[in-house]
Amino acid sequence: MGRWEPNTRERLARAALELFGERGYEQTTVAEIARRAGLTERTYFRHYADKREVLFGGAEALREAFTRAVAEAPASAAPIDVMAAGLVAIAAVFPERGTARQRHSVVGSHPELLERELIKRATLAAAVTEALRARGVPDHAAALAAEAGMAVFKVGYERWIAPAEQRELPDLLRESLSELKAVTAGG
Amino acid sequence: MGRWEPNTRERLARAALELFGERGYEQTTVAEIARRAGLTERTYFRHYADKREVLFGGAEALREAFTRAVAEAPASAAPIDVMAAGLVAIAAVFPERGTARQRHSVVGSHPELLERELIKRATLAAAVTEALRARGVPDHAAALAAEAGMAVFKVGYERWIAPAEQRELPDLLRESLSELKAVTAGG
DNA sequence: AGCACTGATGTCAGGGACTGTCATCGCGTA
DNA sequence: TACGCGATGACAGTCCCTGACATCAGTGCT
Repeated sequence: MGRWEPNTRERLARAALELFGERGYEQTTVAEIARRAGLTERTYFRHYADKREVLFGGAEALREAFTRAVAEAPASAAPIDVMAAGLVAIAAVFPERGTARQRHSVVGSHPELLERELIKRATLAAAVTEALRARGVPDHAAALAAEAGMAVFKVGYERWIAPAEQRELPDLLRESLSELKAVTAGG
Repeated sequence: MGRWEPNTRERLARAALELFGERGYEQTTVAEIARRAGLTERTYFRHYADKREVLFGGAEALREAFTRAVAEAPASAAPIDVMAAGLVAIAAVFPERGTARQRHSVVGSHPELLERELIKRATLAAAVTEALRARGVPDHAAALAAEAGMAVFKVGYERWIAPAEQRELPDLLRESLSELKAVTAGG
């Protein structure tokens, strides 16, 4: 192997992130992304299902880290603590804060990209629900714990990439979790 | 007014729901939807921003009912109980169960439609967060309560439209809420 | 060497979503 | 009557995305 430049997918992803940042998502065509990566539009669509997917290549690793942490948590742990373990495990596979901020800025700039982000999160929630069920957690409790975990993740993650924030992601996730507990105990 | 048939938007929505149910979302073109409603494709896009939006016309009424209930809840109520009031208020603006099942079946049949459903829910969550903040709930607590409320809504709603289910939506929402409380108190 | 085979890419044609622009037409109003 | 307004139609065009076929370097077999 090696007739063409290697790392085709990564080159496309980098080109896309650059162009989306330079001119915006709508003002960038798939043909331009492919050209910057030294490829053709047709080849782009052989690596990514659509124009948005190029920004979401890491979702699979995220799912794997989360569900593995859930599966490996001690059998005695309560569902919400299993969630906590999964959240901390997620933090390990994230890029550095600057990259996360750049990507988050692009994704937040266009509703189509937000939609994709949301369905990735929902897919993750479904996988976590399944992992919890596999531990014996009842159906509805598993679903609610997973959704609540996504809420904690969202809040903690957004705090992590906020401009002035200094603390690290695991700490912020733990803090958001205890805030959720306080809120839901309030009634 | 009255030079053309009235209720253009509703005719388009009905035609779309029919066609999506008959042949599926992908196998239906916007031109076909417009033709069944006695209009042209160009006119469709003057009433709905894209092919998916025609299924989500009720989102605005939902947001209004929810945020009004939140705003009108007694000042002494805890955030999570305010959420409960909002959830019950939502139930009032829903169509009958059969229609909801039909629409849910179409939306669930294609990822693009699921994406749109998710961003509508996220928009609703943001509006509820804002309504809670307006009541004096701290930022993060408001966001977490809103997200948790969406989780409760999702679980309760899906239970409501499940094939064998007999109970009514408000009861199922209340039940899901108490289950969430039980889960988050478990750690 | 000669050969077929494989796999990633290029090329081309085309459908369908969506937009900009201008024309049309019935109605209200001066 | 003349004029403007507002919803719609007609038409051209861009871009997203797909199917079909050709190309071409490497691999293994003979």
